[in-house]
Amino acid sequence: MGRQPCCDKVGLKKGPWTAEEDKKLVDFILTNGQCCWRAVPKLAGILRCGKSCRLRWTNYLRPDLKRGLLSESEEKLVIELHSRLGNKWSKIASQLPGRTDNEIKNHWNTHIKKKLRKMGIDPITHKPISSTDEHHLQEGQQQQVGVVAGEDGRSENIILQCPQRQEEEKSVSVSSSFDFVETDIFLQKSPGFCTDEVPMIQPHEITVPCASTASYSSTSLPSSCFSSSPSLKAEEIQFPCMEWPEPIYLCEMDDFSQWDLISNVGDGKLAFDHLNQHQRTASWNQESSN
DNA sequence: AATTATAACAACCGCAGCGTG
DNA sequence: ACACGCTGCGGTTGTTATAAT
Repeated sequence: MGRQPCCDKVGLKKGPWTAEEDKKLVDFILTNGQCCWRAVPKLAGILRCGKSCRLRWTNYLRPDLKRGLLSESEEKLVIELHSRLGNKWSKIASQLPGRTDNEIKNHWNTHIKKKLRKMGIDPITHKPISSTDEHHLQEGQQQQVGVVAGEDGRSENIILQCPQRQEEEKSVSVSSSFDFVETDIFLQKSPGFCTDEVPMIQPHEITVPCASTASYSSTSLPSSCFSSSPSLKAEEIQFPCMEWPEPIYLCEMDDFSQWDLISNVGDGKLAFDHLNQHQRTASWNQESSN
C-alpha cells in the first residue's frame, strides 16, 4: 500500500499565511481548480501541508466568502439550526451561503453563546438555564428506556441529547424541534432580550431591506444558492412565509467585485492584492456597513 | 504612555468516515 | 477483509487588535 503519508511535517511551515503563500495558492486553484489537496502544496510551490492549504482556501481565500459580522437574520438562523443540529458547524454553514463552518463556530463561541447566556438560555440545550437541570431530570425519567443513568448531571445531559440529535440529523425537516420551539417561545416572552444585539424577528416581521441591487423574495430564490448542502435542503427548513433578507440569499456578484485579493488585470492574468487580515476585515466591515 | 485584560478570529490538531489498493 | 491514505469536521489554541485601567 504504497501511499505516501499525508504530510511528513518536516520542513513544512506553520502559522499565519504570508501574502506570497496566499497568492500562490489562489493562483494555483484558479488555474487548476480544486484537485487533490495533498498535491496542491507541491504543485503550487508552497511549503505547507495539503490540509493547511485546504483550510486556508475554504476559510479565507475562497472568492465566494462573505466577510464581516453575521447579520441579525443570519444569527437567528444559526441559533435555530444549532438548536436542531447541535455543533454540526458544517451543516449549519451549508445553510448560510458565503459563510464557513469555522466562521460560524467562532461567532457562536464569541458572540451568540454569551448573548444566550445573558438572556438566561443555555446555549447547549437552548432551554432556560434556571429550569434546565430540573427539566432534564424530568425528561430523563421519561426516557429511561435504554438510558444508563450517569452519576452526574453532565453525563445525563449527553444521554438525553443524543437520541434527539441523531433523529434530527436523519430528518431535519421534522416539523419543529422541541428545543427550538421552547427557545423561541422563551425569546418571545423575554422583554429583557437584548433586542439591540440579536433581535428575534418573527417571520412575518421580516421584510426584505431596500437595496440598490435587486431584491429577492423566497419565491425567486435561486435554488443553486443551496446546492452546497447535500444533507439539508433549504425548503426543508421550516420557515413559513418567511422572506429572507438579501444578504442570506445572495452569493452576490458584488462580493466578487469587492473581493480585493484578486483582480483581473487583463489578458487573463490575475493580480493579487494582499492586505493584512485585519486591514481587510476592517475594510470589509466598512463596506458592509455602507 | 504603559500595562493588562478581553475580544475576535485564523490556524492547528486529532479524530472519524470513506475510498482505495 | 484489512490496512492505509485522504478529506472533512469539530474542538482547541495562538496571535493580534482593541478596550480598560
